[in-house]
Amino acid sequence: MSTDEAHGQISNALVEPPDSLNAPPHLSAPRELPAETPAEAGEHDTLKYHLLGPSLTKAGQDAVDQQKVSEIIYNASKGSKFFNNEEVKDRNLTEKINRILALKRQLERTDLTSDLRRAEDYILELELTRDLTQTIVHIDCDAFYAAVEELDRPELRDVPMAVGKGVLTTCNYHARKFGCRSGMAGFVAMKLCPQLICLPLNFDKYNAKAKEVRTILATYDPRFESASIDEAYLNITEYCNEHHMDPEEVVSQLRAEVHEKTKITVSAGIAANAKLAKIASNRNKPNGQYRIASDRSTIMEFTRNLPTRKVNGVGRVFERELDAIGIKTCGNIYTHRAYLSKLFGEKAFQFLMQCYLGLGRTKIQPAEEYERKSVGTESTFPELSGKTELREKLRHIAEELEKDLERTQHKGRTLVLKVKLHTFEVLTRQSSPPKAVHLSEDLYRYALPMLTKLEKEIPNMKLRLMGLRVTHIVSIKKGGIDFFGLKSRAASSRGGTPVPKSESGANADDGEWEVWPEAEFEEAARQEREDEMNELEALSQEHQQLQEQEENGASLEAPLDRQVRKPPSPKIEENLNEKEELWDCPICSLPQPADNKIFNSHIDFCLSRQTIKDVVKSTSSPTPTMRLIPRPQSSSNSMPAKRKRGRPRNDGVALEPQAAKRKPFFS
DNA sequence: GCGGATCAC
DNA sequence: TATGGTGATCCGC
Repeated sequence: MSTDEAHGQISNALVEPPDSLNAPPHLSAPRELPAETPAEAGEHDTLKYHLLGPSLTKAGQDAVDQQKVSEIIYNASKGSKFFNNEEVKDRNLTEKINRILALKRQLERTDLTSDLRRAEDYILELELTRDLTQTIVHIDCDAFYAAVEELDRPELRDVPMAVGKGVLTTCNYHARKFGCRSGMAGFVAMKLCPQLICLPLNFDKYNAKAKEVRTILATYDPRFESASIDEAYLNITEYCNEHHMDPEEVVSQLRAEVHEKTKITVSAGIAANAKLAKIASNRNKPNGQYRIASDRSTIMEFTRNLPTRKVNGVGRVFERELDAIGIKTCGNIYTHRAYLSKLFGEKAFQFLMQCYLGLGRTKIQPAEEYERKSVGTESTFPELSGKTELREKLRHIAEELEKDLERTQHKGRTLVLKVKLHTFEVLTRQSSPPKAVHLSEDLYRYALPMLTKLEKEIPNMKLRLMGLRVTHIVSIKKGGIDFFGLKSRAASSRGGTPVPKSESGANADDGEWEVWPEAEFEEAARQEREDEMNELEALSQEHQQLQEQEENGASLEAPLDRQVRKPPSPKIEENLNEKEELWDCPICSLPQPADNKIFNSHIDFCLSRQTIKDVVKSTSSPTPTMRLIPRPQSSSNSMPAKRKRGRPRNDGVALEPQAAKRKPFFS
């Protein structure tokens, strides 16, 4: 394989037919704007698109004339400080994208063979983790706050209405027809829809209603996961089995029951994992459901034409960056696999590969089981300046934070001060007090130096927001003992220290699997392993063939691929011979090279053999009696030195108004 | 570890 | 007149 060949194939692969399907208008083809130069037109277009806000294109806004809406928002915003800041951010992003494009052109002139090989290996590794045995449901209440308000005031059902002052938190579907959406400034929304009725927020009411909904969800999956006040994930695998019902029947029934008992309509997505279920729940919104069948080809077909923006974790910025290099859909990702890691980083690469393959977590668990990592508070106010005024504000914020820390029973070892200047520019400063803090006096005392330092850096500092947050938190639950009589989790071991092998499988905190095969089946298991190895080979071949069919430039890519692709098992054996120290695999008991990455790959491989079997059979096989449930995020660095990836949780008390955020990658 | 940035809701 | 709050994660340095 010569450099030229690799270069030629990659380049050719990048030439794609114009694909404006579902793409944001300005991102696909340049429009005619007579009064402006093309450069200006392009810039304004990206800015206008950005101004449409973050919630666009996630759900359908099809009936709205986005062009017109965009103009109104643009004109309403033009000249404001907010707008100017957005303009700055937009320019910076454009520059960043230009750097990405330059880097891409440079990479295309180099030999990408080994990068392509790495990507291929990773795809195969991921393929091994595919678990199609679970039925995951994502439940999403339709325009939740607005719907709750309509219950109290039915006359609002027929008029455009929004909840939230200053900024809309949500709005009903009448308002959406005018282009109103959550996150939009109130006065902009009024420009779009002068008759819009705005109601103040009433969290107590929403929380009470959310509780009613959750009570019903719990009867379908007692371990369901609240993702936010109005969203939840359920694993209904067991429910389906026990009631001998189809997933779609179950979800129809669930939705009917929720509607009947709470008068709230919900949309639902049904799929093999949380990521797909989430996307699916947007498909037939409002008051609908959509199922993505749990077989590989259906999933690959689904992601092929799926706009990247539909995926949780791809926002306005990442969408633009991906679009710039020619990726509009998850299917497009494959073409660019060789250099994604170098363009966007390793994490983004792994995330994108999972998007392409339609992979996601299958582990659903109560939100309380996720470990909180910080507690903070912030607030916006009319422009403020002056030493005493700012100190007064800081004092107040510190008092607020103390309350939150008391409520959640935490102290923090690190203190983060956040300010937003009157220009909307955001700055943060952090420091580590000599001890963990939670009292407002201490919070204030240790935050003040950061504030005064900022005042020196920025003469005549004018603020519109101030916030305080503690990280590296420690739990101060009474006696340091929690309900299970275990030592407080927040204080338990963390960081990069590798967990000794003997403990790694018994760590209840990580709950990697639910069933462990008994030793007595060893001989039978050994035989099975051989069979499965063969099946794996078959799958590898099938994957290769499918890729070639799915890719437009398949004929050009094929020769390269055939040389590069190979199943991971030989690689592991190669390395096995080179190393002296060996670790025993806890699953197959065979010695493995004492290398974190290789060892992890091997364990992933072992864990997913059952999954592979299911894939290969690809028929609806009954659940095996001894089923291994693979870890949801099977990345190469996950086994011995697993990085803790906590998720936000709801505190026991009145639910967080806007809780539970999703991490950008690896959801 | 720090500060900026992105993302979800 | 005028664009949110809470929490998480990733990247470059």
